[in-house]
Amino acid sequence: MTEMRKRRKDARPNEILTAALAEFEANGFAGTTFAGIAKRAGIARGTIYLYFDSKDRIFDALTRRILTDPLEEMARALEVYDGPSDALLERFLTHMHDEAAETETILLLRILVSEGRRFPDLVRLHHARINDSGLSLLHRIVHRGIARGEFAPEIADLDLRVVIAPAIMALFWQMIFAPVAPLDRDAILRSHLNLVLRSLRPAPGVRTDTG
Amino acid sequence: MTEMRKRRKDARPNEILTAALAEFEANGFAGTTFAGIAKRAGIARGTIYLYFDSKDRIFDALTRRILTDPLEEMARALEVYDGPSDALLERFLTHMHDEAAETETILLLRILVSEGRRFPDLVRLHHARINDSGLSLLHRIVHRGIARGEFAPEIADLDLRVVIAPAIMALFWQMIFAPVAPLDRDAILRSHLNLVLRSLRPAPGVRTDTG
DNA sequence: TCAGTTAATGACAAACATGTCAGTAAAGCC
DNA sequence: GGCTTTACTGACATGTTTGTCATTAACTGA
Repeated sequence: MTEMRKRRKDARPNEILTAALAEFEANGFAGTTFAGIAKRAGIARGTIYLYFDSKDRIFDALTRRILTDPLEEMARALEVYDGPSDALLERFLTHMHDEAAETETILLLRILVSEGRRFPDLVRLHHARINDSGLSLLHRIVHRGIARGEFAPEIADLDLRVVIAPAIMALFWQMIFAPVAPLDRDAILRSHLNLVLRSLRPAPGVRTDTG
Repeated sequence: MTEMRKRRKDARPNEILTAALAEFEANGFAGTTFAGIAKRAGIARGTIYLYFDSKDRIFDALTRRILTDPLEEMARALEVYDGPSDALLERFLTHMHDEAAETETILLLRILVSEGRRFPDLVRLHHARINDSGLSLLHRIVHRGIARGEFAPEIADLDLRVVIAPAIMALFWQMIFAPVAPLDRDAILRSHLNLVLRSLRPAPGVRTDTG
């Protein structure tokens, strides 16, 4: 074995996390070993200990790296938007489906499902994120639509999780069945929009429209 | 240690599987050990090897045990049913939510998510089941509704997975967030029915009703 | 009741994972 | 170039899990 040692103090942690990500994905949390991560990262097993004390620490750092705040931009867009609410909702839901297709989103969810009980903080964090960015934004869109007479007032007390549910369903479907029967993303998105927009539209008789 | 050995050739396999189920649930697949299963089952570790060669075999037998065919009864009910389709759909979706709340369903899904890649046969099996019993039944209900003028014809080309999506969403929500924020099952079911039934109803102008 | 059968056990060897640390070599500095 | 620093390595000691098997004890039936 030729020794091709490299010193890369800055880059190492990220290289290790990237390798760990692949290993977690392949073997699950408990099934992942330091040896496996090291091999994939192309370094010695001992090197990992220079940067991370334990598997838990690696896991923690990894989930932090994946976290992003993708909806902020859309929240800002909402402030100045002036068009019809259904187009706005459509944009929101399309964004949700895009998110759901990201491999990192899928990995994170997979981890939440399989290891969540070992990491309650992580679960709490994500719950807060979903409520703060996702659902509250959707709430504003829906109520904007009701106020403008574009959505039926009766839907005000709908639990809005059912409105994004098809995107969640698509995410898990892909997560589980992708190798057997990959989803037609576009078809699902269209069905989703169709279902939801039909449902939210006000009954034709009762127009409170300002238009 | 008092030796309280029991001989129970017939009952053992099931006892082992039950213990394994609890261990898988607690520690995941890779995190589960023969020692853990044996301890929980109250037997010696060696005994397990009399019935199962490996962890994979245990897992396989376990998933087979969990499998049931819960929708057959409903399919039969559909044959003779003569009432309105929305009530029928409501019954179907309610059943889905009940299913989703079963701890065994949750465990099975958790396993599919975290270990599915290691067990492609299991994934295929479940995919077939979902299509055969779940979606095809829903398909029949929806088309019955369209034929009777109770549902809008436009929804015929909807991907029906979006119709059950809220139940799936509820399942995964519980799976991940139950400790942080348990779902109000009833509220979700009501929102689900509300969303879907509003959407499926035909536009009031275009009644094709036979009523 | 005793001999035969076999389910069940737990000690054992082998395989594997973890965390440590003395030593090695790559980079920085004069 | 030679000296210092330190990122990196891999062998070691320790602990855990696996699979085997000789032994044990619970049932069986004549």
